[in-house]
Amino acid sequence: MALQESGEMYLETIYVLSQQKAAVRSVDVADYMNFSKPSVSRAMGLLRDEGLLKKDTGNDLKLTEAGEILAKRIYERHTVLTTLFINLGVDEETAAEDACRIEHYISDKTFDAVKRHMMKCNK
Amino acid sequence: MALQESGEMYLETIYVLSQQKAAVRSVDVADYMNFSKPSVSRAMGLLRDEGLLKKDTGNDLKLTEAGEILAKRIYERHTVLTTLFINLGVDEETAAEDACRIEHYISDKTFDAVKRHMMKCNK
DNA sequence: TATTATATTTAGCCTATGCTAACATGTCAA
DNA sequence: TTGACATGTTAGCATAGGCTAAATATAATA
Repeated sequence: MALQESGEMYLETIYVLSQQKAAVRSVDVADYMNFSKPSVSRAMGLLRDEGLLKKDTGNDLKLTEAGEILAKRIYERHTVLTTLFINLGVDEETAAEDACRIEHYISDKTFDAVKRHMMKCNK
Repeated sequence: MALQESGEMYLETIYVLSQQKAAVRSVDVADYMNFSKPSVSRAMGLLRDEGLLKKDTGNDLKLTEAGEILAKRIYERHTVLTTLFINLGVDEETAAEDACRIEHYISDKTFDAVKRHMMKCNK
């Protein structure tokens, strides 16, 4: 079944953390998201079941190719929407918070339209 | 506690239907939202508990003042966001679908910025 | 190596919010 | 007035996704 906001947030977090440190562990995700370790543990199991997270390696969390594609997709929405809102005059913190929720609910079509619009304005 | 997406959708639906017909009943809401009658029945009880729906009158659903303020707030987000997306080149159906989800997640600050931007562009 | 500290998992609770099945209450027409 | 259809409610199930407490694993240090 399609990923919900929750799953997308976990993927995005693993992706972001993996760009900051060599190895990402469950506890890092828990700290970053302010969730309990059991919540993260279960979520990681679900992502594994969905084939978005690798099963093998010790305890390090590694996205599969499919997982990384999805994570990047969400993360792009995050950065583009944040920039958009800042361009509209919203303060950085609010812009990021809104982007972080909306990124899960905007369709491809609408997101593409938003991106095109931003390109045009930045020419 | 703050209203979730679900509660906001019920309020908005009651508001929209009340502009189309004299009396709105649970079954009208169920038909409109494609939800079962028990789901609507329970949701109406919760809205009443929250003071957003009047308790008295027979079976007609009437928003309280607080409920109407919230409903209008969401509905405005719906219409403004839909128009925004259409202006960006998104087809009407997709624009409305996206607006219908995003309306629950956009902050006041960001929504106001979006509105200001649209005013400017329509001058 | 043995002990302690850190990570992870298991078990099970809770809330929100959809559902069906079954029951209750109208309301209206024969 | 009564039977039938519409409407509403009660009871209880399911899923998603947080949580704590407690048990395991794993790692690091005395």
